[in-house]
Amino acid sequence: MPELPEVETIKNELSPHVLGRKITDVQILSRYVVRKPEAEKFPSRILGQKITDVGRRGKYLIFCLESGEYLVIHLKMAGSLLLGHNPEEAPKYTRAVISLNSGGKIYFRDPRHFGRMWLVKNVGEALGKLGPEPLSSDFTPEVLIGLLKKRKAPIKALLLDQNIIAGIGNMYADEILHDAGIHPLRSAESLSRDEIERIYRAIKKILPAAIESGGASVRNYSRPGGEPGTAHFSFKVAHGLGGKTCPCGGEIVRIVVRNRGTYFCLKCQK
DNA sequence: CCCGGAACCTGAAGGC
DNA sequence: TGCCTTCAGGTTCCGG
Repeated sequence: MPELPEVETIKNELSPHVLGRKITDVQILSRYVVRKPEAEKFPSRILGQKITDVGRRGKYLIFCLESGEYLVIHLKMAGSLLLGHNPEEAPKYTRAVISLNSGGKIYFRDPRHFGRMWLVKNVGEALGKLGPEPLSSDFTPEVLIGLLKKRKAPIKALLLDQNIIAGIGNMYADEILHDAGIHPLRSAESLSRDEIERIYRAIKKILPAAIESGGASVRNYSRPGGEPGTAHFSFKVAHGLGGKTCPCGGEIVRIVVRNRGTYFCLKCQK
């Protein structure tokens, strides 16, 4: 479920509960979630470690441990991290439980078994290749123009490609293209400089606004405390949540781009 | 290297 | 109510 704004929200709301805490217990309920090292070795290597910092890169959540190693988590489509205190209260589909010396627990819940955890010395071992952070000051219109240069693929597909830009997913790609007034099937090389700059401004507007709202709670996403985010109330097109009519009066339709449901307005996205 | 499609796994929702 | 189909916020692998 989580895209950049949701992962950022999880980072923000988890931080005060985990910073400076020690990990006192780790339960792996589904060995499938552990990517590195082997599931049997994983718990002993983080047991007793203090969490010194929490970060995010793209859609990855990164816990810095005092040993200098990193606990990296990717929630993929359906994962969530929930805070709790009672060991008997592990939510359904909990795949791992991390207990802290504060008495708090982090439940890694993931119905679809897509989410993953790594314990690594360098974050690169878990992250692979990622494009720039769209909210960093290094990400300029010129950078975006360079990334899209001579690319024939539909702009929607490229916005979803983590090698090009890190953190944008299906919902926000639709919202960004709607805000910029660009049709999702336009090939990147057909876009004018002005159109790419509109996409750039939309990225810098939509993502921070969604973080302000605590992310979008479509389907079963919720924040660590269990309360929903409200970013989806601002959606104009994504996920069909904006209603059937665009604010411009045009009809919102659904097509499939790269196997992903894609919503856009027939009238204002050219 | 670039592009498109299938695969991974399982639940929820909608149609009949 | 129950069965069947479709869809789901992500990534990775494979073939052209």
